[in-house]
Amino acid sequence: MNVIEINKALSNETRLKILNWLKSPEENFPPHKDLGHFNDGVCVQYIKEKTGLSQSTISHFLSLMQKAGLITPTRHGKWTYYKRNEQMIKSYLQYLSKEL
Amino acid sequence: MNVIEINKALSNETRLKILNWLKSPEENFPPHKDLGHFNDGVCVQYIKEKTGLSQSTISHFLSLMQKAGLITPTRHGKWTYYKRNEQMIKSYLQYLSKEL
DNA sequence: AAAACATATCGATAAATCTCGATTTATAAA
DNA sequence: TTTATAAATCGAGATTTATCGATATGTTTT
Repeated sequence: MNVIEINKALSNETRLKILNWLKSPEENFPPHKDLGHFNDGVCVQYIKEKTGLSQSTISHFLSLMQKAGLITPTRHGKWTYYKRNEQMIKSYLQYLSKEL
Repeated sequence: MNVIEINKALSNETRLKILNWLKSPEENFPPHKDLGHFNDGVCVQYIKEKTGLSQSTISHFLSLMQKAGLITPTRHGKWTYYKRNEQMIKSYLQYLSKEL
């Protein structure tokens, strides 16, 4: 776990929002047409639409968050779904509580 | 409390270290010649020496951390002492634990 | 009042981040 | 096998951050 990398990932309004939206996808995104669930998270397209930023920017943001370990991608056909990595988030919070 | 501002302040190795050193000044810094205690924290000079960075950079870093609310300055004569703002740090951790 | 010292601010350059549109890659549909 | 769609990567300009030396400000000592 790289705390600085995580803090950087969390130093942006949009990325914080994305992480928050992913806590309850059913409340924040329309249902996926192919899958009937959010088990693997939400596709890039929906996240892009909700933020209003460009596809490349969102892809980049998700990549940053993934490298920091905050989210995990799963590929289903041509879609990539991203979901929160609760284990990493928990470890991060525990670390901060101790070390900060 | 501005979470993004705080996260930015915590996105740098040196600044994280400073915040950590300030948890136990007696273990990390020499005693102040004028005061016999660390009640108001540590002077800029000592922090500068411990990091090896320039005076202006350290002053700038401390200013960033202060604006984020993480530390508090106290002036004693020509020295400025900085100490942790435990209340803000606690609020920040509580916020993260809930909202992240 | 002048000199010395600690800190803050200014100005500048290099590096990193933000954001976009264009292109490429991977997969699915026709 | 061509076409369409989703996502990733590339290249670039604008903005922000890192870092320094020089200068300014405030305080103390001489």
